[in-house]
Amino acid sequence: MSELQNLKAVLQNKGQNFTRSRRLVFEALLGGKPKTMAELVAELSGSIDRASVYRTVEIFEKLGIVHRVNTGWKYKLELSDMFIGHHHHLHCSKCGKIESLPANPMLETMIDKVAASTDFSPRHHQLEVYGLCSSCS
Amino acid sequence: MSELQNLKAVLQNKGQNFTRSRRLVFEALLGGKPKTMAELVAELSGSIDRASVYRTVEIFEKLGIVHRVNTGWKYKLELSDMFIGHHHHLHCSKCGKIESLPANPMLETMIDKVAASTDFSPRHHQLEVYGLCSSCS
DNA sequence: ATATTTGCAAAGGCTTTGCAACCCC
DNA sequence: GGGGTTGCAAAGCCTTTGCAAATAT
Repeated sequence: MSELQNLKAVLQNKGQNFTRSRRLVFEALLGGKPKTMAELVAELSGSIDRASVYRTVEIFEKLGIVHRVNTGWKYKLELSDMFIGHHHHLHCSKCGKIESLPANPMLETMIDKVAASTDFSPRHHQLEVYGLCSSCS
Repeated sequence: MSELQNLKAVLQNKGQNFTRSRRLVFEALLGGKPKTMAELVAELSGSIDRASVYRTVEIFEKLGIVHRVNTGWKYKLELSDMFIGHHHHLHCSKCGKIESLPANPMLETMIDKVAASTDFSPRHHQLEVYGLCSSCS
């Protein structure tokens, strides 16, 4: 099933329409690195109004289609696990580059275990590693 | 050594003055849960100007005295490991409450190991777990 | 005494909102 | 056709900045 079909299914499942704007925002995030809101707005300017990008991202977050990656100061947007698989991030503190850190099954298990040992009911988690990339170190 | 002495030492070590405002911002963060910038500004209004709170937090972040906790949408401020020890957070997706998840040595080791298996030079990390707290689940 | 820090006020950015026009089902 | 969605423009926040007065060493 293509990602677009998947998006359409998720939207319709939740009673949301599959519109042109939503398709474009989704495509802008597909297959790329996490993007800031400003980047997204810039990339789509001419096609979609700034306000609609915000509104679309908001809906995508509520539906779990997109999530925010904490970059320390700001945040970036990225498609959720459903579309690009669970993973973590490596942030270069010098040049700001973000790389993917593929999820390690043992690590995931241990995070789940530690989280489950509390009186919380854990649902998901985010691990961000900060350091220097190979070019900067 | 009291926390204030520790703060003073860190500041002077980096050539920064130990001022009344900085002491007050530090005290506002001491022994509490992570706070938003707005909470901090409100709590200190009357004593310190909004702009100075921002400037103080900025310096504290550069010196590693304070760091930001990603709460999904916004961020909160918290004293760094140096003052309150390394730990992670449990976020309740319903009521927004944040609880501490004490660092588990095995988990820390594994995170370090996974991070070190890349071409990054990891320095520190942040793990945020989202779910429902005992009152909300 | 001198360099740093602070308050004030204003500017700058980013995000949200109201409403009429438009689009999707 | 009718409810949901979008563009536009304006309002609302949050954060940063310039500069003179106050403060720390």
